[in-house]
Amino acid sequence: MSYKISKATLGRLPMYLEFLKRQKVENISSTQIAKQLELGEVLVRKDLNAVCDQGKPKIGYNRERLIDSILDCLGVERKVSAIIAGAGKLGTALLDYKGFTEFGVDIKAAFDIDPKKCSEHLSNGKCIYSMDTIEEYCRSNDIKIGIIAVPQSEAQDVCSKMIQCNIKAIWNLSPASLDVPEGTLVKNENLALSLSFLKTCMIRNEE
Amino acid sequence: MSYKISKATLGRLPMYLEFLKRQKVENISSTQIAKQLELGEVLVRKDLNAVCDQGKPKIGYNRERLIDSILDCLGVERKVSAIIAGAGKLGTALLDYKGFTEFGVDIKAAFDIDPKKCSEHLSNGKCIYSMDTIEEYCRSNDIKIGIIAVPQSEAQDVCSKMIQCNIKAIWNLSPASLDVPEGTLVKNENLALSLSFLKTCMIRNEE
DNA sequence: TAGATTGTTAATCGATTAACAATC
DNA sequence: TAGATTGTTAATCGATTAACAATC
Repeated sequence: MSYKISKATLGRLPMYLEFLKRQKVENISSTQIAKQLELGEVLVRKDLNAVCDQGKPKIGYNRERLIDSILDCLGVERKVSAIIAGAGKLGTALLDYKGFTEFGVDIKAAFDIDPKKCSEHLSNGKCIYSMDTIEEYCRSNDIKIGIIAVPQSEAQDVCSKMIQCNIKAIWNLSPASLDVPEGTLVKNENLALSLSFLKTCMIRNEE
Repeated sequence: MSYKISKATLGRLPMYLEFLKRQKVENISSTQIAKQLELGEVLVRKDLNAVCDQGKPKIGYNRERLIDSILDCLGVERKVSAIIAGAGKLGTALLDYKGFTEFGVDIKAAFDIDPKKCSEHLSNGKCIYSMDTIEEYCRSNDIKIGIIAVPQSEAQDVCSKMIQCNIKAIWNLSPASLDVPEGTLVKNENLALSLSFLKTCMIRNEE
């Protein structure tokens, strides 16, 4: 079914999803979606086309079927477990955040070297464990995604550990750039760079 | 001086900067930079070319001058003040993080509607104030960047307030999509989407 | 001179947009 | 039939890569 979908399209699917969920109508046209989301209407049509079966001229796309197709493409129904390395403020904030389950990612626990932080139970019942136990935990709980929220100096070490216990995708929130073997996915989320980029654009915008 | 630099190039400059800072040599070639950062060497050359004066055949680029040029392009020496709306876990984590100053962004304070959170002093001396005072604070402290870390339902309200008090760039960490007037910059940093995207790529990678 | 490295011009690639034919 | 909307083919655009000439 859902063969090659471009990364650009894949990146927009959640936008469509969120928008479609908020609508009440039975059918919706690409024109309306495009206007609301401030995208080109042909672009929307191409995206939807890559994802689902045909829409109907004059009517548009069936909203519910569209939602199902997108969920299917994103693999939302497929639940994946994740853990966080580093229970500092950022790590704990992520552990506590509820918005990930909606996309089928379940953050199970966090790990930290500081014994004072360990065994803490958060409001949602999740737990912080000792970093020593991370490998065993990952292996026995089928963890597929590792989230790195440790300081830069420890990031590569933690990353290597994660790879050893079969983690296939890494979300790197540290400023370190990571060495990984082929086949492992890394997504860098460098917040300082991101804010810095905004600032640079702002400054250059003024001139 | 630094006229039109493409967004793609601008986005890579911090990578170069960080790498160059770690080196010890006087001169460095685009070939070496490319190899280390896993970029095409022509790409590196084009980027550097857009940013600084010419390198020298057989020698490469003077490291220090290169660093200065990049800092200049990024506008790092120009300090800009920011505030955070929302002092939940994420907002507090950002307020507490030290990595932003390196790029010339100074997060001054956070604001929250919950009186219990207000007047808290963090380790670094920064403070959380009542949301009621946000407008006055922004006006009297020349705040240029607003960071939105409130729940989705409040994001648009806070955003409008920010625009009223002359904030020109918004870093939106909420999942809301914001309506802003022309001329205001918005950068959406939707962490749930980002992790979801990684998961989707991972699933599609397996097949 | 030979070799390493630079900068430039043309080709390629992926994504978006424009133009238009097809269909309910 | 007319009109709204779809899907497709070609054109454009921006970014990257390839090929190559220039230079210390």
